[in-house]
Amino acid sequence: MDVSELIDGLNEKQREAVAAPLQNMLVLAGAGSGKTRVLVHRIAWLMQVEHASAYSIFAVTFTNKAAKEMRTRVEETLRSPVGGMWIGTFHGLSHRILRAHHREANLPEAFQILDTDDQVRMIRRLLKAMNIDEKKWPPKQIAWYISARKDEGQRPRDIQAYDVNEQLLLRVYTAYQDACDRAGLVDFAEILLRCYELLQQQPTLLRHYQQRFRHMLVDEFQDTNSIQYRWLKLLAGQDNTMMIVGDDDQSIYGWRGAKIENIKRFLEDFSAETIRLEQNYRSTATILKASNALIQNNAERMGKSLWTDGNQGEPISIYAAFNELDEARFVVSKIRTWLNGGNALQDCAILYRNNAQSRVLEEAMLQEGLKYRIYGGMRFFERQEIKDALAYLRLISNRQDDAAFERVINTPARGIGDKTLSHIRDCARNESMPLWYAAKAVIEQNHLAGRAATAVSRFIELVEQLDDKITELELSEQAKTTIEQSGLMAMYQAEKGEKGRARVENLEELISACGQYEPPIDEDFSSPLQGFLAYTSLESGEGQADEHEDAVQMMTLHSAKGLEFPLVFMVGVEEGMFPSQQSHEESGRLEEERRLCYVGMTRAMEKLYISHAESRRLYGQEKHHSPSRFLRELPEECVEEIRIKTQVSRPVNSGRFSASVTHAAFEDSGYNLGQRVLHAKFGAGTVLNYEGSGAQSRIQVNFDDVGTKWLVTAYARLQSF
DNA sequence: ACCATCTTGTTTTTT
DNA sequence: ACAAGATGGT
Repeated sequence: MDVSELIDGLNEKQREAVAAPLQNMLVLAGAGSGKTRVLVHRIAWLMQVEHASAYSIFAVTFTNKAAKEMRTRVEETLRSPVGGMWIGTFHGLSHRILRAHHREANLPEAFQILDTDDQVRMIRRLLKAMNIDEKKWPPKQIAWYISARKDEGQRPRDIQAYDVNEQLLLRVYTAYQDACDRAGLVDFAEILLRCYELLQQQPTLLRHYQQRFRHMLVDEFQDTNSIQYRWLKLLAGQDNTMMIVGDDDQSIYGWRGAKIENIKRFLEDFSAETIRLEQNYRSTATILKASNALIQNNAERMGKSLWTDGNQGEPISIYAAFNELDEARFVVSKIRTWLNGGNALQDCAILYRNNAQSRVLEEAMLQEGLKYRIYGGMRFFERQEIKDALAYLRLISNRQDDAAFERVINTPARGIGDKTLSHIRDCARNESMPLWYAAKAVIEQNHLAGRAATAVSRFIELVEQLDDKITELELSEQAKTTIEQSGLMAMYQAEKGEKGRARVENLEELISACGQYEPPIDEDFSSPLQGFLAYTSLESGEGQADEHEDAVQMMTLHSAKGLEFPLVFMVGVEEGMFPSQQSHEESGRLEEERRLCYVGMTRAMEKLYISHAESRRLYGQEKHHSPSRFLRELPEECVEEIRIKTQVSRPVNSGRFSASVTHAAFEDSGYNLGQRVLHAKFGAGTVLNYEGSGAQSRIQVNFDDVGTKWLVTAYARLQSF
């Protein structure tokens, strides 16, 4: 392959990064500046020009999707499959190292991964045993605390508890860690921390990996947390070179421990060179200008300004909706227009700050008959029925797995109630043994009443028989047998309604997922089942069906990162929503919200609509929000306001006053009121509803007299009296 | 064990 | 508003 192919078609800065000498480098890559391209070409360059072996390359991403894309594109570029190259997520790669050296890491061969839900359940059980009030100490918050400590690389012994509260948290952390260790369970944060400690404590092992991974590449570096940074630094050692790619302006995960300052730390710790990618190939000049202006309001920046040699494009349209229904109606009508212009549905996206906002939009889309797809939400492998089935499989592969035991001991109901269970739990605690063995012991010691004893023995027998029966089977047969014989299938078949039917389907889907699963060739699992179980925990299970269906894409601003769409709607851009209420309180959060806004805006390629509602039903209550401060930060020449202006001309106390409504606004917002400027006197018109008083009063007026059926809800803001 | 009624808490998400 | 979890009664 001709080397020039690798740099042809790249701009100067991209080329500089791809063809850089072997040194530590920071590529500050703005939105839409072609960072993945640079990473992929850099890998190819290393192999073609620097003659690096695939074995010496180590590339880290945050999501499986990104890892997969990188691998595919590297293989496309090199026009051959590459084996032996490590490309994966922080968790995936750490997990791989732990599997390979589970003994040195003090983990059983069949160790399993706890997801957030398992983690919370585990903590809830511990709190009960420790007699701690769940009300005062929500398990979720404790799980959060523990993960945060692990993200900082802190074990219980590293923590100074200064007050009673922290002492309690520390006690739970200790108990939790104990329970996990005994059960052979690791949570997500543990995977990273355990791997870090393993490498730190095993110099031979560390040297082995350091000597292997000469070329390290890291994507989305602004999202790394403390332990990830330390892990990378450890692996890099003195001799390896690392290219990190990131954008401080797109750091939106500070709330879960990401340290934006890791970029600056990297520059110092690794004496790295910086290359800026500022040419944007995605958005119109207008969108970029507005985005640049917005982000300039943040104080702590490395500095970067996106530019394009493309078109100016249309101005950003800002729509002031009366309420969230009006906002949804606006979005839908604009999508309709877009569609009529011969464009595709899948090319537009609606972005919102929180998931609850999707509801009204969904309803509007449904009403208008527009297909949509919502990102996020419940993942396949996190569904109740799937987790039940997986728990059986986990218990079969590792009897110590207390989390799995707790989950399935009485699912489906087999007459093992709370009393029997607490008996088993007590025994397990006193003897410090896994629940499984405690259950056996309790039976042997005849501590249980007849009926309970039979139930427990039947359960033990079931699991042991399944274990025997399935070892020789194919993975999908293993799953099938387990799901059927455990009684799970029957239980969900008996469940009535749409829900039950869906669950049965999901269980079948799980069996078929087992059939399609191919164990990774270069990773060593003791059995296909082991591999599959790890896969279910580390991969969200998305990315199959209806991905390519032509539908409007709806998602939160967070999940939009990395994506692009010709037409983008950002909705609910109001004070209190975005920036969110709570971001006001903590320091630094406001800048993160602004970055989130920047991320949202830079998703748009051709046209961007931003809307805010003057009133919105939130948690059952009517809230009035002013437009987001972010809107004021956009240069006037980049935006165009669409709004129905209401002006109050008389006191409202009487319930009769007039407002004027301009025609242009009506037409732009989808209302068609003809060619003339309309002066509607609310007092004289048909007032359908009137509520509130003072500065924020609501009037609903029917505009029947102009020949439309639109019901307009107007909010009158009174300046004086 | 199971159902009806209540209380409660609601940013963002990946692994 | 609304859903999930807790509580309490049969």
